[in-house]
Amino acid sequence: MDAPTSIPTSTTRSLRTDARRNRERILAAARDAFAAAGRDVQMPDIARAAGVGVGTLYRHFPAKEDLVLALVRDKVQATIDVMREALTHDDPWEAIEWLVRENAAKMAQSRGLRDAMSVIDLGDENPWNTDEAHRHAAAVLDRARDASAIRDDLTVDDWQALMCGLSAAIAAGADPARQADFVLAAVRRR
Amino acid sequence: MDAPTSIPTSTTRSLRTDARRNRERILAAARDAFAAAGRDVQMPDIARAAGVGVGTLYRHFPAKEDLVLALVRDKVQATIDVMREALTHDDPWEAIEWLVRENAAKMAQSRGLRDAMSVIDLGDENPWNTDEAHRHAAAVLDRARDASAIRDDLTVDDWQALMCGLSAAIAAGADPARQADFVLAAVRRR
DNA sequence: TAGAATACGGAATTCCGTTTCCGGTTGTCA
DNA sequence: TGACAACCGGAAACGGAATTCCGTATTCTA
Repeated sequence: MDAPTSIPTSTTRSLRTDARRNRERILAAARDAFAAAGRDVQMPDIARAAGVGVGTLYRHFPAKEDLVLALVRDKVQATIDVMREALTHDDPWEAIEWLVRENAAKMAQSRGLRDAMSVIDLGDENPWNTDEAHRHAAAVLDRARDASAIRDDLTVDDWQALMCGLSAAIAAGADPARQADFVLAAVRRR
Repeated sequence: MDAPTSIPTSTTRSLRTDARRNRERILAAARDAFAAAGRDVQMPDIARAAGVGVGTLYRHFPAKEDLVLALVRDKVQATIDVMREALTHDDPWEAIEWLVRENAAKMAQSRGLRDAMSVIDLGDENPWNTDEAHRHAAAVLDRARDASAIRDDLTVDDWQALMCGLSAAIAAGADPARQADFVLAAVRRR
């Protein structure tokens, strides 16, 4: 458990090339598998899909939970990117609209994302409670609030809870576009 | 509960009194257990809490799924009762308000209800798709719609999806009252 | 290119919740 | 009250998914 040969970076201990490649493959296969079947996918199946043995899978991710976490982090990052893109819209309200609809559409596509959302335990430490995620949500929200586009008591926590609900409704089979409308109606300033 | 001795109904084959008692105990224990820990509770734990052996538990409910279903049916019934009570409110919008807040409060109490809601697979046959449940929801909604209190394109399916989302958000730790507000804002006529 | 370090595959094992089984108990009815 | 059926308890078998283990293969460094 330490530095044997050459100067490994504290965070990125240089992996052997095949190891790095396999890690990527596993992540990709897991992403697909989770998108299709949610948390229920089995480790051996993921390994097979990645063209890798279970042993290898477990060397990279000591427990299933670790793999899930890695994927959730990806999803969080993707969500952050969407928020960042929302900020490029000139109109603050349009940004919100686009953001909600985009999220709804993405949720409809990936069961993995929905499962990822359900990891949320507001107020607890969870992958969504990143400073970065919080900051971006605040940016979109603040701008809309300043423009009097949304109710002015809407917090980032409220937002996360709404996204969580949105995800659940969509998971239940509701029409994503329609649910997005409801969320928009809920946050819009009356 | 009812007539103990004799007169077995076609549906209710008369159980021996101890059997009936145990059945009730199991249901009660399961309700508590699910409320506290969701679907993850284990059958032996439920049996223990009910002061009963696993064998007995399984005689009454051949599989865990059957037990869950029995509880879900209870929840559906409870929800129907709430809707019925909502109808006693004179003002159609007040009825909706009360209904949403009441549901939110109930959901906050029981994680079991949340899991029950998540059984939903809209459009599929599920415990929530009862004629009775549908009819009651329609009654409350129609009345509010006729009074122009809610958006006039709101369907019973929409309503179920919203309740589902509400439940998820609350389960994630959101403030029930606040989430109820959002739902109300979403359905209210602008 | 040799040798050491690192990584690999996948059968075997562990783990754990569900379900079965059956000797013993209790309620019911004549 | 006695006889019988219905019911009970809980140890143990089962099933299936997660995880470990270790002999072999690949990569890296000199």
